[in-house]
Amino acid sequence: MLRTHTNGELRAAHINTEVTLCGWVQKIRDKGFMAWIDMRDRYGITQLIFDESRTGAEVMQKATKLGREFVIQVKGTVIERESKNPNMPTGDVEILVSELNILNESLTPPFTIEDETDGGEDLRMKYRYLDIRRKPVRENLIFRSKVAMAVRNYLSKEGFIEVETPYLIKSTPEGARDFVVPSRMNEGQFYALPQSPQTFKQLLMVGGMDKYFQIVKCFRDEDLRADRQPEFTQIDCEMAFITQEDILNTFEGLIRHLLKEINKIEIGDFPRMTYDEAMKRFGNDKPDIRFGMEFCPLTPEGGTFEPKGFGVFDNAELVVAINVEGCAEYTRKQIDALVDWVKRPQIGATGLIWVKYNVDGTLKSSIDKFFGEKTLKDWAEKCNAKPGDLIMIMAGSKNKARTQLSALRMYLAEQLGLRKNNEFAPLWVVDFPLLEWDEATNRYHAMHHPFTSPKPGQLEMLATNPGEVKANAYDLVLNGNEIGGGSIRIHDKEIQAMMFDYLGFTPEEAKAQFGFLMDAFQYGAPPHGGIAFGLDRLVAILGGQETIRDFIAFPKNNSGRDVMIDAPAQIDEAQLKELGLRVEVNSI
RNA sequence: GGUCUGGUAGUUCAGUUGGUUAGAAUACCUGCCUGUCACGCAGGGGGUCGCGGGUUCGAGUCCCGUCCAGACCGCCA
Repeated sequence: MLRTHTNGELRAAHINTEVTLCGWVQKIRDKGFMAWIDMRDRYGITQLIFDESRTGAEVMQKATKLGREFVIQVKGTVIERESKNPNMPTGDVEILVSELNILNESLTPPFTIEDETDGGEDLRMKYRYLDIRRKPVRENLIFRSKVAMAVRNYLSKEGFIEVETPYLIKSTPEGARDFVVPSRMNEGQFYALPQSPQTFKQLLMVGGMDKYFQIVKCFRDEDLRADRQPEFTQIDCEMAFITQEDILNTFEGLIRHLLKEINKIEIGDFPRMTYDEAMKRFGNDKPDIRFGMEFCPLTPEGGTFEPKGFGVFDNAELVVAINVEGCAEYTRKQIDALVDWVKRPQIGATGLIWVKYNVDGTLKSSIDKFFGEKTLKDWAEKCNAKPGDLIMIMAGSKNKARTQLSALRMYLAEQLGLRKNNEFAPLWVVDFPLLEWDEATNRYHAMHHPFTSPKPGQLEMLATNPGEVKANAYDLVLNGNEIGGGSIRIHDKEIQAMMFDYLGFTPEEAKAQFGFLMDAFQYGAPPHGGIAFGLDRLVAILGGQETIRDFIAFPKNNSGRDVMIDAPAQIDEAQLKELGLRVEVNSI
């Protein structure tokens, strides 16, 4: 070993101990007669002291040649600091250095490697190995490791077996775009990287594995976001001989275990809400329930608005409001800013109606011309508004009004500081629709995936009213983020074939793409179901942060590039030839 | 595929209506400094203003194109 201790462990109790330490030079404070060096490793920072009167000339000389990020080994004595630093764990002691070895030199790093770096995102990604030396990034990776370990501990204790499934599989047109990998030995043919191990985990159930999990990379060739990477990690789980209730209980237990182990928070039974209820109350299938501002429909039940000459309301399928508590004193400027916000193309609202319930009990709205005080009062009551509150109203088609008001609700909550990152509000959303109409292809798509089982007794409705069929599908929502989703699967060949038929597959297509699964169903497939959690996002939320990138050691940028290794890249002619490929670049 | 924002010193940024030699902080280098820990003080070096074109007597600044980065919409079974 090149060291006897780490840079995070020496305390007053170690005074007078002879130690050997290794680490990186973080900072040199040279006073001429005396110099201090902050030496860093994964465990912390220890201060070294070089002193004219106590340090040999040769070592003193060598110390002055050090630069940032040099890797050094020092031997010396732990001594008590003359002036202590209460802000650091090792602040009571320092090392009086008797021997200094430079293990490696370093160029001046392109950004300062300190907790508060001066480096921009771009630069940090290019030199990610330097960024990882910084405490905030390092702590995030350690945090992720802790979460993954807690997941394994819990599932293992519950009797789950971790099984690895292949990464080189077959492309299917359903769902996200696949990353494809050409096969050299099978010229002209391609593997695809899995979007999830879905079919394999079902086959493991047929194989009798009973309780399976895997912390596994998944791949989707779609555009990125701040919280979306082309390769990401799932906690993928499946169980046989269970009901939906068993799955919800088991994995509610997992999240409760994580909150307890990692965040030291005890949470009782998770609330449950149907998809329909979530849409109605929050306009969203992943509502953040850390705060209120629930939707209040102003449209009479089952009817339309009584025409008052205000076209926006008269023609609306839905008029819906939220009550923003204590915001009646918002200025015209503040409200206009909100109106502009919802009018941005990303939200796409044509406008936003507001009603101020003033502290003195009077009501003032942007549509006073059309609606009298009595109507406004009636709305205020419907919204449970008190004097001092502000009511925001969106009107239009049911879907649009809900989506737009939901976006506003989240935006306002953010502005008002209601989305506290140390509060955790998990929620099960259940009874998702089985199918979803897709405008682009003009047909129904599986909302979850085509292996999802319809609710018992709703199979027949597929023929008559497919959009209304509910599935045994569920999402676990945490603080407004979908952190996991799953379903009870189909385990009957005939039903699975029927599903493919409804989804527009010909029997030949179904057989070509998923024949192996339906074949397997003929040999005693047990009833089964499962769930998958997005580990990256889960870790970020538990860690109280927005972006998942800092919980991934080597993330991709916005365009799916790894700027450090500069991937993807072209391959040479010989490789292409070997693969039987020819590249035509379409651009320009 | 689309909308928006940005690109100026190693780094983070400022740069007015188009006008003299493009600035600050920090980092880096040199010297000084008897307990520093955001050390301090003095001095110094450091610029293809992303790239290409245009307008103009004159462009970091205006226009067009393009590349890169970020946020979002579409997309993400």
